[in-house]
Amino acid sequence: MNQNTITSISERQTLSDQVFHDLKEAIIKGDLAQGSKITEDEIAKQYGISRGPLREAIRRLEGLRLLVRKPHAGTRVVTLTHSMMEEIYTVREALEGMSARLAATRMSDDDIGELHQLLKKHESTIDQSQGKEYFQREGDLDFHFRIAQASNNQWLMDLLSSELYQLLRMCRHRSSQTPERPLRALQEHKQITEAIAQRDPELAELLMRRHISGAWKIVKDILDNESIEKDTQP
Amino acid sequence: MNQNTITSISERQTLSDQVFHDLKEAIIKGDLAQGSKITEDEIAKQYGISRGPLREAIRRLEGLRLLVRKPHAGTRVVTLTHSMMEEIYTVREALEGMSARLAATRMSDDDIGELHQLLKKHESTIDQSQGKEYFQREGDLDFHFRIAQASNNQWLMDLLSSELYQLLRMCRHRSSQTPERPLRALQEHKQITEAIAQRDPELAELLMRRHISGAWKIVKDILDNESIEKDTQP
DNA sequence: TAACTATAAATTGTCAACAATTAGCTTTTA
DNA sequence: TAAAAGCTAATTGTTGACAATTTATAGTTA
Repeated sequence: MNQNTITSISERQTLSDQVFHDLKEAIIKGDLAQGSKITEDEIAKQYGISRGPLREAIRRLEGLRLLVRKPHAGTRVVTLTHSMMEEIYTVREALEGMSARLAATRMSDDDIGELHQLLKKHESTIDQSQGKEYFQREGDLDFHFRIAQASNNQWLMDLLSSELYQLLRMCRHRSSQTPERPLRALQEHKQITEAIAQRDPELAELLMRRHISGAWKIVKDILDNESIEKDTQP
Repeated sequence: MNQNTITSISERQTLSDQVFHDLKEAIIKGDLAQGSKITEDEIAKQYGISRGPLREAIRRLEGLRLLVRKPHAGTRVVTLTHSMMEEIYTVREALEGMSARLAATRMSDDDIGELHQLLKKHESTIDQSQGKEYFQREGDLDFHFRIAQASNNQWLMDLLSSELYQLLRMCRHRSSQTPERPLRALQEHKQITEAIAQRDPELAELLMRRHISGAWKIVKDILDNESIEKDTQP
């Protein structure tokens, strides 16, 4: 977690920008645990900067809902509760549904071609790395990111990629823990891509929404089981 | 809705919070013109504070997309372009559609009763104050705000009330400029309320989305006409 | 022992001075 | 005249010290 990890390229426009990006990654990767306190002095020393720029970064992360601040009391890393995850998936369903709808009209033929190629790559990845959940997760987000881009709506893209997706990445519980899931997801991705290729906005939106609400049901089950384990084990 | 009501009393938790709320109102009300530059020294003196807390407030407003910053160059009030408004209405359609869908299931009977009362009040307001667009606008937002609340989804509420609605309030162009519009809108509000009262999520979402995309078409026409006037007149 | 108060320590909030960068202006040169 | 280079002024970025508030601790009392 030292400042010398992969932080490196951190566009060094300003210290505030740097520490903003670095902290963001640290939170998403879990280097800063959920619910843990952000002690300004401590973090500032860690990054070798003063508290001024750090506080500005904190305020921006607060805006992204990655940090929660209580005036005078302190700032903590957000805790992803069960109900919060449900809320996020609900918002995501609405936004990505719209995203897919727009993509069906606006995505270029070339980009649709690339989408097909991406799916092929995913297919072979699933065959090989049965257990490597990480790549599957990133691949999944990659697919969704491209559709968000194709919506050609800056707001949609921003909300999804710089807010919701980050929070999803924070949630370590992979929906791919069940071995059938990746294949199922791939099938659904194919269907969505097909609807876009056929320029059918209604269908694209319908399938995307079904895809996401389905994903939530899986995640929800996993979370439920975990909380039961936690209640009975310790 | 706490932070958006009577900001005047600026909850004086911290200076940063105060100036955040005050600046937000100033931007929304147009006291700070769109595209105008935020000179830190100037604003700081104006509020009688130092630049530290001000800069924190600026970063938060940046997160709300009310300010746009260029490193080392300065910060400006966002300019609501035609295409940006279209993007906002698109996002709004997705989020409010979902909001209405959830409200149909989750809104309490009491709250539905209050919603009916609100509509009655609007009806009488329309009869009386034919021209007073301001109240009609606020009444419209009030209706939408209540449905967002009924969704019982903190994320939806936040995104809508503390981001999108603020930007809509910045857009001075009232869709009620055409005299038929307020009545039409009221009718649509009644239909949506009815769908919620009948606990019909599908219909509630459908009607809400239609309502918002219809509103955008009106606004769009107004904006188009204005830009034509601007091109030919000066 | 439990609860309450008061004090001390730790942490956040604020400030004013200083450093770094950019934008605009003047001057120089082809 | 036009373009380029260098300088000046204005603005943003950063810092460390100081003030205000909260939390933890210890001591007192019922």
